[in-house]
Amino acid sequence: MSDLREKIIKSSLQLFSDKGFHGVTVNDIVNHCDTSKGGFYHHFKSKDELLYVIHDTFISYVLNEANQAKKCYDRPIFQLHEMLKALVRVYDLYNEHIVVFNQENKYLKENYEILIQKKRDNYKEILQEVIKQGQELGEIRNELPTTITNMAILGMVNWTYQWYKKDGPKTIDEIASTYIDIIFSGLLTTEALEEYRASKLSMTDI
Amino acid sequence: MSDLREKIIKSSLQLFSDKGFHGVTVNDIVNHCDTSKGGFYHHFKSKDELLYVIHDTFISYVLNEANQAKKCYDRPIFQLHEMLKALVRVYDLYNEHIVVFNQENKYLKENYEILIQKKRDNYKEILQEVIKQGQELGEIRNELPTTITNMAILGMVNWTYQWYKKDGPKTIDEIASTYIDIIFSGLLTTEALEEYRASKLSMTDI
DNA sequence: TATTACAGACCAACCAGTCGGTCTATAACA
DNA sequence: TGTTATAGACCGACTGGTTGGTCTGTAATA
Repeated sequence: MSDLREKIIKSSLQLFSDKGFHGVTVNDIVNHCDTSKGGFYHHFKSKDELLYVIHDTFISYVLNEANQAKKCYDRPIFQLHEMLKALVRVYDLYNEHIVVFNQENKYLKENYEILIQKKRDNYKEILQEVIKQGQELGEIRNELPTTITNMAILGMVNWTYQWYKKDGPKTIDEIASTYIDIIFSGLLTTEALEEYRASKLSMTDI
Repeated sequence: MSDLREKIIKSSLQLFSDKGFHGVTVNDIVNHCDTSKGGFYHHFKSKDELLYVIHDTFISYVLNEANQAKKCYDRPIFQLHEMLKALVRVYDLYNEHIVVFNQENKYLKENYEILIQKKRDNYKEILQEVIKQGQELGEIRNELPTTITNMAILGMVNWTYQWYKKDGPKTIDEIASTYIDIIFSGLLTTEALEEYRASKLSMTDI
């Protein structure tokens, strides 16, 4: 991939995550990374395509991580642990992508929106399946409705984009550890919780 | 208050929550509620002011609810219970306000942004104080960092705007009940949790 | 020479906001 | 009661600035 293309993406990420997609003009972007309209439109069909590329980069990465987590562990409880760990850790890699992903998805043009929505749903399904299996195996409390639980977890984690700062007082590992603690204490059956706390994967070792 | 003013707010809520602030023109709004540019600008200084009014209506309401909850109960655990119940229930009253509030706050103009941020922070402080007091009284586990816990709860609840539909398969009370279950199981000390479960305010009675 | 990579002047559409004007209602007055 | 004065509510054509995108030209590269 070209050098300029990456520069444009990097600049736009910085600008979009700060002022929002509509708060940034194409001219703002090309000025910021010291190129021109010509340079921009040589690499991107439109401003909308750029927004799509940002979305896709992020969701594809996360989706891949989720699939890895499912493959590498066999018990739902550990799959969930791994997925959460991965999802929160992404914040140190893709902080700006995430802000744009959560803030500007409404402005994706029809075709692009469908593509992203598909992957988004795919991720949700994976998580949902893990929870359902956890319930079937008696690791996660059956009283909890699966879909609501699913969205509760996603909400807690995704909301991080609203307040997390890389140079802030809380490290991302500390945050991940707290989320996992709350979620596991909140979801697991007493037996599974005891087992989990006794296991190597206890809170201090995320 | 004038009739038209309310009609404009109602229309804009519908349109904004669907297509986003920048996806809706002032002409879209006045066409939707069958008025004119003149009518619009007679009631609002600018499109930005309209956005502010929507934000303020919602946050002021929620802030008031939170203060009520603090006043009406003396123990943190019950204050928290009441705050969560209230916050989730708002979804049936202010669904569209909430979508706009969470999606478009980046586009508030400087002055307005400061006013809203102040109330937003105020709400966070109230919740944070409840959690801290809960920890001091031994009702909430001390291992949990207060601020992260605070944001975890807010995230779980606020994320509801991303998926809740009034005519969907889940009622708002069911959702509130599940959130409270997860959060209380996740946060409370074993003693407090037992006490809570034994009390009238058990899950089935939210 | 042909192709790719970029520059930057330019254009057409769009959109928030304006402004002169109308219509209705109520108050003041004769 | 009939007439006029005044204010507020609302209308809609118009404008001026902005912005995404195009197009022609040029430099580098192969």
